[in-house]
Amino acid sequence: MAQQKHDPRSTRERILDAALNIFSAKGFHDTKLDEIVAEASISKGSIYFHFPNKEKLFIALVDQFADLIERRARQAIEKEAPGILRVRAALEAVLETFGKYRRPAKLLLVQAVGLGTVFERKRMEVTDRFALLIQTYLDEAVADGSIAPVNTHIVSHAWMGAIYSVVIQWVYTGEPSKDEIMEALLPLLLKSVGYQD
Amino acid sequence: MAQQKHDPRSTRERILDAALNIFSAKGFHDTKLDEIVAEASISKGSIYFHFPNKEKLFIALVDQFADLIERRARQAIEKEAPGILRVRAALEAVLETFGKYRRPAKLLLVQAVGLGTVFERKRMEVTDRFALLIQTYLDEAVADGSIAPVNTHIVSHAWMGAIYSVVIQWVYTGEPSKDEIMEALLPLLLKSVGYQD
DNA sequence: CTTGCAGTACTGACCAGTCAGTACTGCAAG
DNA sequence: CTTGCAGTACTGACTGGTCAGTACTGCAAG
Repeated sequence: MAQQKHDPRSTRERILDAALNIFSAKGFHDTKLDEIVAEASISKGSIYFHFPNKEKLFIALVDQFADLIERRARQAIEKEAPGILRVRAALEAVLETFGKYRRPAKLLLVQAVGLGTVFERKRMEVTDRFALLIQTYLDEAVADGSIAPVNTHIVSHAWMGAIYSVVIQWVYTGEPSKDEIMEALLPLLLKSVGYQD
Repeated sequence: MAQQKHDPRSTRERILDAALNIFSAKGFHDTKLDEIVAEASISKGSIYFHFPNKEKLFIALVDQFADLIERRARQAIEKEAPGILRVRAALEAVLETFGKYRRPAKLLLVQAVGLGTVFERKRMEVTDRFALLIQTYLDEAVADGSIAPVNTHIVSHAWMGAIYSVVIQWVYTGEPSKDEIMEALLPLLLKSVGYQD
């Protein structure tokens, strides 16, 4: 009866896709596994074949997207010479990537927050990962004199927060446009550490 | 049996207090009403006498704290002459208030996020409220020439995000200290719009 | 006695997770 | 080549614990 045994888009990927759609739209608790089952046209058992539980499925998505962002940022950074240019390149890469992937962005920035103790650690881990990335290159820029010394720990978290909330605003409303954001946010952040074009 | 009928701390307040403690620690979904009942030493029926449901109880807390922050900020602002001084005063007031009320801060900044569609609107409402407050006084500062023209809409959201994430970091880890934050964050934000002491 | 408030015991919807079963593939021994 | 057995991928009806919300009672003050 020609059951497609060899669906090229494997079941696992179908689950991840559907889960991403629904989790990012409705949040963790308001998403029923049965909705994912329907959206992915698979069975409930299938989810539990590929993932140990709902929580791990969610975290798999968070990790997947966090990895993507970090990879993009690092690639962009390594193309540039050390110093402030790298900071700028990283910012551009991150905004670009959030721009391209709105739904996972929302998952990471909104839906992964406030989920209680279990997820708290994960969120902190991801947040710190990005903050540290920023901090590394800020320190580099300070060291080579591109910018004046600052508390790079606080600055990196402040920058992340700034990026987060502007992106969230944009993810929800579509406004302001990505170009407007780049035009306004990039100089804002650079100026905040005393760097002018 | 001298049942305290006239507990000066009314039942309603006891409920709000206990709810704040537990909600801020464990988040909305991981908090059971029965825990609040135990913590407040009241009865479940009492909760449903004073609040229509769990959701409204949570939102009452969010509103209560959002109001407090806004009131403090406005008070601080009105003491200062129009212009950049007001922006500075507002920032100080907000940081001060978050500092004084760590638990409600966590409730507002963390636990109120990612709760699904119902709370999403509330969160946006609160966020926009603060962003607009910032924007108003930024516009004022631009108008009177304290700072150069900027996209105040984006700047206000970016600032809020910066404040949020530094405060969240601090709410969780206790680091960096409030003074460090004021020392580093305030100049950072002011510099970001081209203002120097 | 009645109304405003608080207490207790209960209910039932909900949904994450289970499990017995199906479908198909590959492969080794006779 | 075919039978039988083991492994993998998947299915979907079912279950059991949980917890928001309800029904009802108790009682003190006006």
